[in-house]
Amino acid sequence: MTKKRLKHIDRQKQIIEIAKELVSEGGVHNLTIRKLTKKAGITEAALYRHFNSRDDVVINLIKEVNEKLIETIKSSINSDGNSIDDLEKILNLHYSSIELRKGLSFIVILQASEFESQEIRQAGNNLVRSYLKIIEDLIYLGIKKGEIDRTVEPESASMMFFGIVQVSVTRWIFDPEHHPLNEKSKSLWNLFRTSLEFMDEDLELHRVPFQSNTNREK
Amino acid sequence: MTKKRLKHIDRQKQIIEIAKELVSEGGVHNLTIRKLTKKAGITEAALYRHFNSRDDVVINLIKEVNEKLIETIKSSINSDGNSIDDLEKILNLHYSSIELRKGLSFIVILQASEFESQEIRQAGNNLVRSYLKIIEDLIYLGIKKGEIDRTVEPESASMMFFGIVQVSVTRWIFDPEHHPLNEKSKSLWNLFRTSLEFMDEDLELHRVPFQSNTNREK
Amino acid sequence: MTKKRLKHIDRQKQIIEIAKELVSEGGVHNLTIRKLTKKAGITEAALYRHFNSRDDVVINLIKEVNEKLIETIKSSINSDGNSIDDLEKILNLHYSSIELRKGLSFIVILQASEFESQEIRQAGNNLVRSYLKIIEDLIYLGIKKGEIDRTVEPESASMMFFGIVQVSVTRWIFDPEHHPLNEKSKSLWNLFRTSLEFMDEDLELHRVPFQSNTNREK
Amino acid sequence: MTKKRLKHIDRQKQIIEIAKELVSEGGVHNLTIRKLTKKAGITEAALYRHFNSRDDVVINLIKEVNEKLIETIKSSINSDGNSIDDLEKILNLHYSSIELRKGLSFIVILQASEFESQEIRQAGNNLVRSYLKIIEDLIYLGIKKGEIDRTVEPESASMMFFGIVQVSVTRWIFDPEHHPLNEKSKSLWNLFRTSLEFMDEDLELHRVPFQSNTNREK
DNA sequence: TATGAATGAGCCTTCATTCAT
DNA sequence: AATGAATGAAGGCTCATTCAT
Repeated sequence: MTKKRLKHIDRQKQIIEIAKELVSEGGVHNLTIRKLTKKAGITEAALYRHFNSRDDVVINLIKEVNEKLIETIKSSINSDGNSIDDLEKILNLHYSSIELRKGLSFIVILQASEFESQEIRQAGNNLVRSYLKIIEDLIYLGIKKGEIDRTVEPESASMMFFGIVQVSVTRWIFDPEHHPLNEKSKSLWNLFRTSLEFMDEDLELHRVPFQSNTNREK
Repeated sequence: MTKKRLKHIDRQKQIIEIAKELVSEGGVHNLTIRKLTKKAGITEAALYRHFNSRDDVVINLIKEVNEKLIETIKSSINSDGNSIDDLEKILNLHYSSIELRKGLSFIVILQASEFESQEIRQAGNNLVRSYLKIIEDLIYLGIKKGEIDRTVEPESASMMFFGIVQVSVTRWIFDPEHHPLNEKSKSLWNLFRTSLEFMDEDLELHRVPFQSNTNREK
Repeated sequence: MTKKRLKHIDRQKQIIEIAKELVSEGGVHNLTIRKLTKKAGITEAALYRHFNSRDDVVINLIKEVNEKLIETIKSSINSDGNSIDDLEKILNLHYSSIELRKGLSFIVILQASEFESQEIRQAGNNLVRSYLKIIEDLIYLGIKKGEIDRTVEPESASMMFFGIVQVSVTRWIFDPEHHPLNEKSKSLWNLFRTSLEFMDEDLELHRVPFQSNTNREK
Repeated sequence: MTKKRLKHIDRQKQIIEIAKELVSEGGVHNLTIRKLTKKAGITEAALYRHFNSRDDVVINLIKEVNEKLIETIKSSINSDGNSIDDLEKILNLHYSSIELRKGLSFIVILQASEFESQEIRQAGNNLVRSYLKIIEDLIYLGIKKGEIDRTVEPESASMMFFGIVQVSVTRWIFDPEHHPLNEKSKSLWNLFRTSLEFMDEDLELHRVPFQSNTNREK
């Protein structure tokens, strides 16, 4: 019961962590100063030593989610492997039970921020863009390596990938029984994969890169 | 100056209509009794003659959006035409400047309801499901008519379609410059279309990877 | 102990009355919603049914003080009497023990508003101006009637009159022993009176109007 | 980047200087510890090494204003010159664009302190009294030197002088267009000057109305 | 000596809802 | 069918001040 006296940076981290929980539990407007400080074991006034305003907390939360997301994704990418396999890895990462159980998908935080202040939406926009950029780069690389059909436009494909994540999370939010990690989601992924791989023209040229795929050629 | 004395049913409709505007403007938590009744020209207390609670308003709003959506979609489907063309029509309908400018995309209302009460989420779930059902049926029909590849799973494809709508609206919300009706969105549609159409020509070449799929080849 | 359910207009009056007391007691920043509503026996939320904001209360307070002031002054002016006597009456009215004991001199409320919002200062400005206007008109009339020297500029004289009131109140506020109604204040008034009456040139012309003065010409 | 480590006495001076600015900008309740220390570049806690409390700052501020005021006035008085000219000099000093533009008229600080603690009001009272004393002495001297009518009571005249300053500042605060240094203010001064000078010439003519006055004519 | 962290009381305002009329 | 007055809880935020380090 002793009041912990944390250092600025640690308190900030703690607050962001609690903020994440609150948003996960009930959206951005469940993130109130009262609840936040109560959970953190400090007074409301103390919060303002570490953040300028509630908006400041939200913005930093989004930034943190952004950083963690990028970091996690990048570390899970195998630059020597197949880019389509990497995409699948990323998708599974979003669907990982740990993340989803906590409800802290970046999608959740993103959607919850839609109607907040201009500054918060700006942070949200950055999150969307940096995420799309990573996926886009990966697809571009896949095309270069001949793993993805060269008629595929990376920007469209990355948006579709984002859409897959988003729709999965949305379904799951409105119906918790509909967990993304079941078979149906697998076939959603297969549909996407197909749209990347297959394209009929210049078949001769594409055949070779496909050799790297598993379970093919006999 | 005379206060219009509307009939119960008309007042309800009027209130739902205003509720739609408010949610479009600033999400579900912009829907307050105060604003609602002020816009409707009635007292706050009067609202409770027509709805049991604020939640009741939101639920009825979602239901109404649901009905209107289904209705609009169904009336725009040409049962004699190509099912893929129908899907494109539906997509353009979502992107129509009228709808988007008002921000009343069903996606907006849906996402805005994610963290409301259980009952509201139930209504949201119904909206998601009935929408997916329509798209699913359309795809199923397309397969039957041979317009869509028979290896496509209607459930996955409908979710992907939903995802396309959702990601487009999300991007647009966070960056209003990124309007869904520009070229990039077109190519998003083309990517999806490809994943539906292609597959069956050159069957001999493509068959192998799909061996893992169920219910095929015989 | 029964909760009184007052009508809008009565509640407004009551609130303004309490606001007056609070400002008198401790300046404008003693006027808090908490104290106001506690004294009025209503909840803080209830206050907002009758006024839009705290500023709204202050502005209406100043307006009310303004009206009452003008009204009181006008009713104490004897249009048939000597204008200088009228001015003295007005001064004594400001100094009346009833007003001062309560500390609700308009000067007090005025000074207390100096550093509030632009809108409040606007109301304060109106108060200053309407007060000066009355005094000015009275002096102008006095000149017309030959009771005040015609070289006197009404605008300057009215400001000086205001200054007399203000300095008296200020002294009294900082030192309650220095009540305006003692001999020294009388001689302050005489000094002012002198500056209005006496002017040496054209004595022949001024002598006649002075006949109306008491204790003169034998 | 190195924090300046001022000596106790210098830090105090600096703080009082900043306090003056803050009060000028927005009255006494714009003088907060936060703003004060931020401007001074020290922590809030550090302030309490130099002053016991916020009130202590305010009291010392008033004292400082007092000292500076007396000092400035005294240095601008020409003991060989005409005392009425000296008064005019003092008035113009108060109206000097530098002082007014900064809003640091002693009147402003005085009025802003009206509703503070007893101790602060005490300091305010001292300020009022020492100011009045100076003016009073000057007028007394003027009478002795025959420059001011001997029927003028120094105490009343000094209060009226104070009133002139006060009303000018008040008008200017509520309406910044009404700057004290325009023609109208000049005529305010002339009115005051008249009330000091005139009276003794044409004594024979004026004597009658003054019969009612005490201690005259012998 | 000086800081960084925290406090507790208070600020104005908005919320959904109730109830007597 | 509707009003007008009121409620209690909660919202974000600022204040002067204290105290362990």
